[in-house]
Amino acid sequence: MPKYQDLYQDLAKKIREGTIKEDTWLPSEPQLMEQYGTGKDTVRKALSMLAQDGYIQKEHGKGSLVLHVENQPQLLDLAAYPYLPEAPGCETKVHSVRLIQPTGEIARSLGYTARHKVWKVQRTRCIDGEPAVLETDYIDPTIVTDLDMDSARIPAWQHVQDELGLDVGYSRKEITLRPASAREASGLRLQPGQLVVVVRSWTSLEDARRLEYTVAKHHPDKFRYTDFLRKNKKG
Amino acid sequence: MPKYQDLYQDLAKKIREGTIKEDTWLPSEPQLMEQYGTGKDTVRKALSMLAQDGYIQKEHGKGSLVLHVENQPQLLDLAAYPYLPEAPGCETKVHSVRLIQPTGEIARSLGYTARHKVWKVQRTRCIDGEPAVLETDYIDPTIVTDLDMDSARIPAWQHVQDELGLDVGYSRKEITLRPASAREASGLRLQPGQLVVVVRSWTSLEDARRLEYTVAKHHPDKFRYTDFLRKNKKG
DNA sequence: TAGTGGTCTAGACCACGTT
DNA sequence: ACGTGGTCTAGACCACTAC
Repeated sequence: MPKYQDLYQDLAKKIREGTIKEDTWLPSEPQLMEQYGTGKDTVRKALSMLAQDGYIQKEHGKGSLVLHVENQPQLLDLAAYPYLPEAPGCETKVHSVRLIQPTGEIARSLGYTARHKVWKVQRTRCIDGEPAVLETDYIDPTIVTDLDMDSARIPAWQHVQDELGLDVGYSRKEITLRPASAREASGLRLQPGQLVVVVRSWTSLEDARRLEYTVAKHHPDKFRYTDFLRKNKKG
Repeated sequence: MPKYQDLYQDLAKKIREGTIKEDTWLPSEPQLMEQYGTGKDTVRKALSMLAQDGYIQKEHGKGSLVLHVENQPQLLDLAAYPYLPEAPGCETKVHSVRLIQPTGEIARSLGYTARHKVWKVQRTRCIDGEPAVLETDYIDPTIVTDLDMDSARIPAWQHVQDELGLDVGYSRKEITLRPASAREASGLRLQPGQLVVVVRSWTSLEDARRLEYTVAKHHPDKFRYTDFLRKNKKG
């Protein structure tokens, strides 16, 4: 592991656990250089990452201020998944895992030109026994060759990371709303015509190969999404 | 402007405009160093920012691949504002601008302990004449001292940037749903009890002073939110 | 082997905030 | 004047991808 990651991990952990308290100043860059026996750029890279993730605010001429991180989106680390509370009462049911011939929209979403088949996975995620999310997942079978009802319980990007040792690169996400179909209404125990939150996400590997396209229909009462944005001066 | 920002601007513009086409490789880092007459770290910083914003994917041993940027969230640059299409038909009405005594929630959201008053601004944003968003904005009057119906048409963070020369640092955002109140239903032309999308955002300046707290109620049919996330290896 | 990006260092210089 | 973070460079060395 690179040194800057060590430093990031160490500081992030201390901030999350409260060993380093919010509204205090981190040690200065020269101090951190000495404490961790490293060069300036290494320290600065770690601090940039902490700032990017909302742990600190760097202030020119003053130092690095520790921010309030409670309820901050930890899911940034997951990077690729629709928000879902990791509550103890959370449960996942896989309904089907099949290889299908993709429609135009799905093929486009996975960047297909050839007529490959794709994995189609359907799941329900429940919170405290109540259905909260209906997910349909389309996965490139040239990347994930084997898939069964059990291994499909975890998201494909996690599978790819843990089992295949590949790394997820980036993910684009879109949130919209529309009325529930009869099927969705019954699956989520809603009145027909009630709104569901549709979260589409496109996830790619580090080498830019498209891995999966997910459409998740969330129960409106159980949906919550948080985001941390940093303004970069770009002119 | 720093050199790396120049480089970022230049490349981002060329990618957006198609001068540099998607699915091609950027010039290599040494080539960019020579083209722009700069050092390696400067080039690398610009490329990191492009990667962070979804313009490119860096691939070890190969180069920097240009990604598909159409429909990518340009709003990352705005950083602090609920999504709203910048369509030509977009219009903003300011209903009221007042100094009020904040309630507990509002005071907490702005980080207040003292009993200052705060600005309260109410707006409606319309698309093609149809009301799309009802906004309530709470602004720290020690930062924005003067505010009238006209200057309140633009978001406070923009005001602060353009008029006061201060810079926005970061912003936290939360998206949830709840049934519309009678007032909201009539303002957005919804049936009472229909769902509205509630986007809360907390925006701070570069020196970590809290600037504004916004609660925006979006019409569900007109709501769309996109996000680009990058997986950082952090252990 | 050659070219690419990734990590790390040492040091110069600048800009900001405080004393 | 001093300490802080911000920019930039030059160069060493490593790791990955190609041929």
